[in-house]
Amino acid sequence: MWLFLAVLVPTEFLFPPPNGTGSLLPGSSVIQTYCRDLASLPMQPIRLTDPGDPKEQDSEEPKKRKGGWPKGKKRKPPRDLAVPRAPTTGYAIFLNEQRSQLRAQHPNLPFPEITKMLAAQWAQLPQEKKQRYVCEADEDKQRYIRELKAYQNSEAYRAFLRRRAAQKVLARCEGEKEPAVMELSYAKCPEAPPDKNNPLKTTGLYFSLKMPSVRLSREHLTGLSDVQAFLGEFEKDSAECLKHLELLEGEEGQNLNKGDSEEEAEYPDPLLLGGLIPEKGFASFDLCFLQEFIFKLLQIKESELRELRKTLERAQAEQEALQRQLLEFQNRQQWLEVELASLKTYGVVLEKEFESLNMVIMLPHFGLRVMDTAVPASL
DNA sequence: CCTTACGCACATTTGTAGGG
DNA sequence: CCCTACAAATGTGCGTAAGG
Repeated sequence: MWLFLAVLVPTEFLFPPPNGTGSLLPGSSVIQTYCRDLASLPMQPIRLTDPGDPKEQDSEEPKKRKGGWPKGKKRKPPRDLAVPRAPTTGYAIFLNEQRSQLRAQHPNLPFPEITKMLAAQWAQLPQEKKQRYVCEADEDKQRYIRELKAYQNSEAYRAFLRRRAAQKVLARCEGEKEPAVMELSYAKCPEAPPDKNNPLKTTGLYFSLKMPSVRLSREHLTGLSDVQAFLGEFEKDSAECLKHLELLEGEEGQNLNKGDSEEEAEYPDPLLLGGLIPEKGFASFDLCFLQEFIFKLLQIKESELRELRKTLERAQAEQEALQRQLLEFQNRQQWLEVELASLKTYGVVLEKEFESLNMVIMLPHFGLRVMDTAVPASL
């Protein structure tokens, strides 16, 4: 290519004159001039670096440690009124003490100005005078520690921790924007060297598992381990089939005189038995078959999931029916209890009437008569 | 909300150790 | 080697007081 260009394209075009030094001598003298110019340049160490590498860009300055809170991110304030008041600092005690005096001296001074003046005074205050306020702040700090310990042992604090944990879980669920399903895919990697020991690398194909960014649930992990276990078993089976094929090919040359039908009957192809018909020279680890297996495995998992959902729906319906039945029985029980109570009351009344009737029957035996106390109508 | 200095709590990053 | 757990470091938010 370069030879072709050198023949067709003028030399001046390929090697332009340096710094406008006029026309160039034809042929090899131009190259010699360039070589001299290059040789006259001061030698400088050449660093083979990647300009896109952030490590190279920041290598000179001392790397500032990243971390901390991202700018603009707001925290949710705790709304618990049972939380003890935060300790007052020595500076705050100093402010309270001096503010009233300063306001008396400068009644027209705005509040922020007084604060600024007191801040300046605090900055210039000697350490021994600051010590008094620091001691008072320490006492308040001890008060805060006591109240905080009491609060942390209270049910209110435990409730707060539970609420916060629930809020975290909720925020994590709401922040999940990526699909919650596991995507299994493969892509061709043209630069991957062939590896006979690893069938996955043989044809330059690699597999990728695209997982959601949230922490993997147990179900996700189980599904992933299933796929990994399947891949391991498939690799093992493929290696065994490959060995068997090689054995068959080796014996094929020795048994040329034997009939093909006899040989097939003696060594049935395991791939044919498994429903896979490999092409000549393309063993069982053909990734099309692997892909098909994986997709079938995913289909099986999806059908299992559908069945589980149906079972869950049936169980929920049964639970609802049982709850309705339970409610009905409870209502029936209450009604029966009310009826029983009224019957008991009626029984007591009947018993009293029976006793009074017995008394009436017994009166003649004692020579007594029942007097009609009703007032005659004629009166 | 303004203003101040200070201290604490907390989220995030980074480094490290240990297990599989 | 990768992942997890933990500690340390770092930066940020917020409370504390006061009155208008």
